[in-house]
Amino acid sequence: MKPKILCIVGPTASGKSGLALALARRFDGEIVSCDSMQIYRGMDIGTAKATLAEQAEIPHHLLDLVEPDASFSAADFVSEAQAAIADITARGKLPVLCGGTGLYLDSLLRPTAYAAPPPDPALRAELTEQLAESGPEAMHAKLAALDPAAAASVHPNNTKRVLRALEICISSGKTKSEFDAESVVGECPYAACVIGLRWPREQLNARIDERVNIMLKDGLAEETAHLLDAGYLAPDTTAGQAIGYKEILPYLRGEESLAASADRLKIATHRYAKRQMTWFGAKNYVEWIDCAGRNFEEIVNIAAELFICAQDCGKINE
RNA sequence: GCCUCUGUAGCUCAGUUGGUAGAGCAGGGGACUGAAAAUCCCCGUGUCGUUGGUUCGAUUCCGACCGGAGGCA
Repeated sequence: MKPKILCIVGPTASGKSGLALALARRFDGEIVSCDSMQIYRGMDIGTAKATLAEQAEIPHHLLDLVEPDASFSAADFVSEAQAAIADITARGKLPVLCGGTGLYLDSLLRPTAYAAPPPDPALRAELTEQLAESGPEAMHAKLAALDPAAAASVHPNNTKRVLRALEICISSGKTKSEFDAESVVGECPYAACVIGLRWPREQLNARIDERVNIMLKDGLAEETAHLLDAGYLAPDTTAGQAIGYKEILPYLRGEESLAASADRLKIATHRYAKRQMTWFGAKNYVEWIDCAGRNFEEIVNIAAELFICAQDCGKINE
């Protein structure tokens, strides 16, 4: 019998957190964050982390795991999430996953995805140097020689992926394509019901703008300044790439007005939401709820019904 | 009131020595297998301010008018 989990996904500002909270109350659950930025301590306002009051009412897992200068990978997420789910399930509660990091959820539901070797920092540095010297085309050609299938599926300009594929081939002696082929075989280890929240683009962007304004009022600029003072948010760290902080830096440096930074932040968030919708939209395991024209209570009820129905009809095991 | 500059894509602007136009940003679509809030790919028709004139043909030249900016009074 697979452990049962409920997952709430969707783009940023779609209302995932509130829904997850309501469902956790209704089904005696605990929340497991599925968010690549909320794992960092001290990044609260900008990541729209659950408030302390909310955390006191319903236990939240996978928040504040590491300091903002730490690196954290999808594989790290998988092991942490697996442990949290096992713990919650053992106590007879329902794990309610909630978050917008699609790769993380996908990795969790597809257990053998990490057959490939982990990143090799030394090799990665060496490859990065080669890239700087010989350019993206040369690196892509190099990959084409080692692993034609992988090269064919990555654009030469997407150097991050080209380098990762090279890294796998060189460090393991086996191609990335071979690892990929192995990884699709795995069956999902959970009985998962995945619910997605969907809005018409214009409405979602309006919600994003509104939320950015609230974040600023709540002290996003101050939070950013504190992180900066503490030596965090370097551009080459994952946390330094978080939307909500890197856009505020020019303002803190006195290069532009807060309003100008806020505008760029809103735009960056719109684009992020679009990418999230592209990701989740392509996943056949998501059951969508159209939120437009519905109030919060209706959405909660629809989600609860979807979850109950998924259990009844056994669909949850797919 | 006179003079000069200006009016082209949602925004900022380029351009056509006269053959109905193109960049950046915004926006849209897509990809994604150990950095993912990252990274990458694709997508540009708009009364070229309005209206007359010259011309085979005007967004391009000329006139008037209407916006906008500046200068002189």
